[in-house]
Amino acid sequence: MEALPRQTQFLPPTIYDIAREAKVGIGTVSRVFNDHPSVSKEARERVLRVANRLSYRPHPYARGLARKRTNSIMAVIPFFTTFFFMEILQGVQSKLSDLDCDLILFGVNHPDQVEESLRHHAMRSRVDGMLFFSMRIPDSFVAQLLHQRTPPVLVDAYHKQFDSLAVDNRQGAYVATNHLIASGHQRIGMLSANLESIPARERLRGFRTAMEEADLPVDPLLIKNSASPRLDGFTRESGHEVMQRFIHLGKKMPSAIFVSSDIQAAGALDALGESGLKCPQDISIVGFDDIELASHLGLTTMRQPMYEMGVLAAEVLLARLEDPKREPVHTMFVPKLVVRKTSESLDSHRRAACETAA
Amino acid sequence: MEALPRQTQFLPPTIYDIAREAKVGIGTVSRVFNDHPSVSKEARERVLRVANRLSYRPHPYARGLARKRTNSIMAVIPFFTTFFFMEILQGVQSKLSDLDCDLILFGVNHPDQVEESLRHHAMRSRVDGMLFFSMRIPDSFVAQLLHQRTPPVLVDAYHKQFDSLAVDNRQGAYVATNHLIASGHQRIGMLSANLESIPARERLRGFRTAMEEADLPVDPLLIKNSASPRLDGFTRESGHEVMQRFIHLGKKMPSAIFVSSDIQAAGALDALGESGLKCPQDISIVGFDDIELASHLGLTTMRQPMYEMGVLAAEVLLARLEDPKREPVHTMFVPKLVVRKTSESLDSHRRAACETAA
DNA sequence: GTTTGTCTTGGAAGGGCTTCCACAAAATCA
DNA sequence: TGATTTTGTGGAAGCCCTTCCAAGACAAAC
Repeated sequence: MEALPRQTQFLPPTIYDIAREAKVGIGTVSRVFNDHPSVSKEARERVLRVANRLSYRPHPYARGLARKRTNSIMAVIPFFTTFFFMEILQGVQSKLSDLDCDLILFGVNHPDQVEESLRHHAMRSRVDGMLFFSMRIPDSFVAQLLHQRTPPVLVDAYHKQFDSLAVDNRQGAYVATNHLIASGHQRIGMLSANLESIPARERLRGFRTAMEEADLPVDPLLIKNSASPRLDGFTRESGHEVMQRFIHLGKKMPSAIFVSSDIQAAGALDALGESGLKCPQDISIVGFDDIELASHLGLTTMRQPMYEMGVLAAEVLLARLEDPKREPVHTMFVPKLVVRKTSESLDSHRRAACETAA
Repeated sequence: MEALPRQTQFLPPTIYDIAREAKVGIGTVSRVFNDHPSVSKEARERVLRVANRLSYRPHPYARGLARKRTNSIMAVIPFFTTFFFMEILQGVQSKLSDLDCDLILFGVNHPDQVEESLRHHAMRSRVDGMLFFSMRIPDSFVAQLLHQRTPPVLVDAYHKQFDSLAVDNRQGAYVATNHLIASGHQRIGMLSANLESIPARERLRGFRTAMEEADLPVDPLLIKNSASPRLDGFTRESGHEVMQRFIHLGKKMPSAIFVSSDIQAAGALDALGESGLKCPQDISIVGFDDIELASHLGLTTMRQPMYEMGVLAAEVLLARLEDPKREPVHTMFVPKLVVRKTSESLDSHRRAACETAA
């Protein structure tokens, strides 16, 4: 009979509706939607036609339940920062969406919330895998993460037991410094963040290596770092403050400075402006990160391949899901030099003056 | 007997495991986890104790399937922009997470993908509701959106049939312009984006109203707009180009300009710098949006309450889910003036000069 | 003509939860 | 005390899929 409407409210068709209309069994419908080979051409077409007419789509949750996977992954991201993550996320999402996989966003403002996210989502196959951004994984979670079937991938962080992606800070700093050397600078300083931070230390090491390889002196006076605990000194204020200390050097000021991050470089440029100094006329600056602001400031910097990192992060995670017991994979990206005006080559008389000073 | 381990691989406990261990029925366990009133204190405690010991958590997908709702909402967001959305998302996520609801991110780079997102997710209760960011809903989708049980909320956009949140562009422009007037400016110009864009038009209207109310002349020469189709002229390049046209006015240049967006204002400042003009000494600038760059540039601007918008967006969506047939709710936020150095008050002699010029 | 395969096919049995309904026990009332 | 309500409880049915197994259809091989 089926005379009554199924419901006042519209209800999406189920696999049974399709099977009935197409005069096949539910198994066949399911096979069609899972690209299973053994379905006859006629059956497949009939099913597809009906499914299309009723605009049927498999219910993702029912699927997840039956298949024991969810086709979605979670990104745990510290919200306080912006461009860097946004761009990585873009890469992640683009890859995931190719693979018909959902991206669940979990923003944390406080490390404690990481635990919450784990408990909340991962424990119970709400997601298949997780991406942790710029987050140090507390030891207490390591065991938990290893136990559950929801593998993590660390982005911009490292732990030897988990897949990770990061940028080669040392190499980046090396390239940045060499750029200044190649531009003819000899008295080169470094404005560093808090050396508690591993990236800060690595960048300093890269700087040192480049200087040593070029047989340039590494004057301790020309290496200044922030002691600020806030964001490990990766702030505009700290850049401003440290640059003022460089400015106090007066004539002993370096002719170029490698700054350990763009945001600090922004503060440094502020300080220069306040002192009436011009960049690059009076001093060259190279930053690190290539945040959005960098292009607006015309700041030469080391660009992290964020989008690509996002894509790869998704790929690594999916590969891990395929083969849960393979060895952790650690990938290093090498940042690329982006030359802008804060490091424009010195004109000859300036260079001469510079050499005299050195 | 139950001597064999359930599985080599660890399997999360189910409601049946809890029921068995706690010596109650599955119904009771379910009731405990859904805060159903009629459960005795003893039963509740017993269940909770066992659940805790086995670290049981209800399976979200099974729940979704049985309850016919997913406890997750999807945000469709144009990825090309950054700070604005990031901050709104933060508000959304904070609210959702209070309510134990997931945020699924769907980034689109092209309007066509909106359709994909609809087809893909919404049709089949993968999500309960959707948030569309800064996106004009094509008419062809309206019917579809109205039909399905997955209501949309428009953020930074408007359609009379759907809930929406937006910023009052006209009022914001009005406030911005009044700020310049109150600072003593009389020859005030406006640098506008492409007037095809509704926000651009609204901002122009707000400007006009403020000028008229202050009995200041609205000199057509001092209203210049971009004709660029790209992003409706809301670009740095367009700001640069239009500002050059202002600069060509020479002495007839206004003493202050309200620019219809921060990004254009950034371009405008570039142009000023290239011409050797200083801001605010030579001219005051007020932007609109308060993008991250604004604070770096010291740009006075109108700040959109992004985080708050995000929170409200989530609230509106959840309210709509509660009551699907209530009338659409449209909320207007009024942006707040953020005074920075590009509009610092003129010192007296400068103001005098200005009045002479007018 | 019988036997062995190879394709297809239908549908039962899950997957883990919520929601009912029926019923027992305890509390209230007459 | 018995009759009625209230409270708490167990578990079947259902949510919509996937996956498997048994079996039918047909072709090729004996």
